[in-house]
Amino acid sequence: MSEERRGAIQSVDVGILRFNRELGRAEILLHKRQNPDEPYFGQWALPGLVINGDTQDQSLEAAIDRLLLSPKVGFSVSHCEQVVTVGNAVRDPRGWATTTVYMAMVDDSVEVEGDKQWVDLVAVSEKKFLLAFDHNELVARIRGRLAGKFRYTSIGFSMLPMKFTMTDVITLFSVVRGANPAKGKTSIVQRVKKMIEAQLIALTDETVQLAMGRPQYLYLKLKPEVIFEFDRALSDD
Amino acid sequence: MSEERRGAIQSVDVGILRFNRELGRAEILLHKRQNPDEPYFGQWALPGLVINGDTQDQSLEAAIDRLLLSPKVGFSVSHCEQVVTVGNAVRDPRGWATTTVYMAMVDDSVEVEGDKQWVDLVAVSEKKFLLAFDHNELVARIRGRLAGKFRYTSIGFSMLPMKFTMTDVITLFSVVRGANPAKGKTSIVQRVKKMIEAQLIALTDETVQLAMGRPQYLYLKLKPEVIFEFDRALSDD
DNA sequence: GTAATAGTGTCTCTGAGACAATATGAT
DNA sequence: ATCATATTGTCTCAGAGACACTATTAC
Repeated sequence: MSEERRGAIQSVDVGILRFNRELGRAEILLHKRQNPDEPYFGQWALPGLVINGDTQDQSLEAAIDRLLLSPKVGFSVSHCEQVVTVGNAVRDPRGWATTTVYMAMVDDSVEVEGDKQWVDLVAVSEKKFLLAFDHNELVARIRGRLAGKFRYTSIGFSMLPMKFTMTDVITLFSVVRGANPAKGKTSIVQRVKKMIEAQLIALTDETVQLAMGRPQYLYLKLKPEVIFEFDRALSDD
Repeated sequence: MSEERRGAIQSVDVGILRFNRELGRAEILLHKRQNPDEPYFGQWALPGLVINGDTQDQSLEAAIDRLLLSPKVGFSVSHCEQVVTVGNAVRDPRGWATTTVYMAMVDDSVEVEGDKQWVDLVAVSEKKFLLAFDHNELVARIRGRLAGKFRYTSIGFSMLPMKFTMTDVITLFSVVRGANPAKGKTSIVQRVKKMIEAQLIALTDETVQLAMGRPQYLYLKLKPEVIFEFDRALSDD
C-alpha cells in the first residue's frame, strides 16, 4: 500500500491472544505478509496496517476496528487495549516508522487457516519463532503487560473460552508468568470463588473428562466484558 | 515549525510532575505557546514538540530527550515513562495528529518563569485550568496512571524532593488519589519503613518546624532511581 | 496549661500461598 | 484395587486500614 509516501510511516499492530485448551498454551494470532512489494514479504508478523494510507481513519481506535474487520483478522474480540508505541528510524527499512501496539483477546476459539496462524505466545516472545520487523520485541512487551495485569486483575479470563475449567485458569496463568503450575494455585481458586460471589462467573454441573484422573467442572463466564480488580497481587516470578 | 508539512502530525508531549511542599499540592509543568503561526498561540499546554520537523530524531525517546534539553523544559528528570498515544483527525485544527504522551518527575524543585509555570495537577486534570488542544484530557490520563501506580509502587517518591517528610508523602498520596489524608495513613507509614529496611530511604535527624505542632523528621532518598513494588495495593477511592 | 500537629501502638481482617487430605473418574 | 488428576480443607503470615494514644513544639 502506497509505497510512494515520503514521510514517516505510522501504523497500528495488534496482538490477539487466546488460550488453547488442547495444547495447554497461550497463543497469539500471526499473519503472513502477502505483499511482495513490502519488506519482510512471506514472513510472519502481527496483523497491522498503515494509518491513512489508502483509507482515511478517524482515530487510532477506528484504525484498529478497520484492522479487526479486515481479512488479516476477520473476527471480533472480547477485549482490546493499547500497550505501547514504538517509533524509531531503524525498525523499518523504508525509514522512520511508528507503531502503536494493542493487545486483544478472543473468547471463542476461532480457527484460522491460510495466511493466518495461532502460534505459542511464549515461543514468540522468547524469539523461538522469528517474526518480521521488531515484532518479537513487541510480542515480548505484550506478554509483559499481560503477565503484569494477571497479577492484580481478571484480564486473563478474557482469553479463555466462555466455558473453561479451573485447570485451564491455572495452566494459563502459569505459562504466561513462566511459573510452576502449582505456584499460587490456592490463590487462583480463591479468585475464581470471589468472581463467582461477584456474579461474574458461574459453576456449571457439566464436566470434562480427560483420559486419566477426576473430571473437571466447567465454569461459565457471565459478564465476559467486566475486568475484576483484586486488591492483592499474585507473586512476581 | 514547518507549517508546510502535508501528512499527519506526529509529536511527543511530556507531563513533568513535582510535589510543592509549601502549597501541599502536586504540580505539572506547563508551557505557554510562543509561535503566533501555530494554533492555540498564547495558551498553556504540555511541553511538546513535533517529531521530524526541523530536527531528525532517531527515536521517540531521543525526541523526548531533545524536548527535555530544549528551553521548553531545560532541566533533567528523575523518572520518565510512556503513558499513552492519542491519534485522531480532530484534536489538531491542522489535521490528523498523533501524540505520544510521557510522564516524568523531578526530585529537586526547579523554579521556572516566563513562558513556563508549575500548575496544580488536580486543577488541570479536572479542567479548572484550561489547556490547548486536548491536553486537559492528556493530563487526566497522566493523573490516572499516576494514581494507579501509587497504589502498588513507590513511584510517588520520584516527585518528592530528595529530603521529605512523612506529611509530604501522606499529602501527596491523598491529593493525587483525591482521598482524605487520614485514609491509609498507617499503610503509607508502613511502606516508608519497608523502604528504609530495603535501604532506599533513610531517616535523618533533621527536623522541619511549621508554625504550629510537633516538628517533622526529614527522610532522605538513598536510591532515587529505584522504584519499589509492593505486593499489596492501597485502596481504590 | 491549651492547641496543633507528628509519630507510635494495637487491633482486626482479608487474601496469598504452601501443603495435606479427600474425591472421582479410568483401567 | 491402583493410578492420575481435581477439588477441598487447614494453617501461617504479611500487610492494609481504622483508631487510639503519646510526643513535641508554639503561645
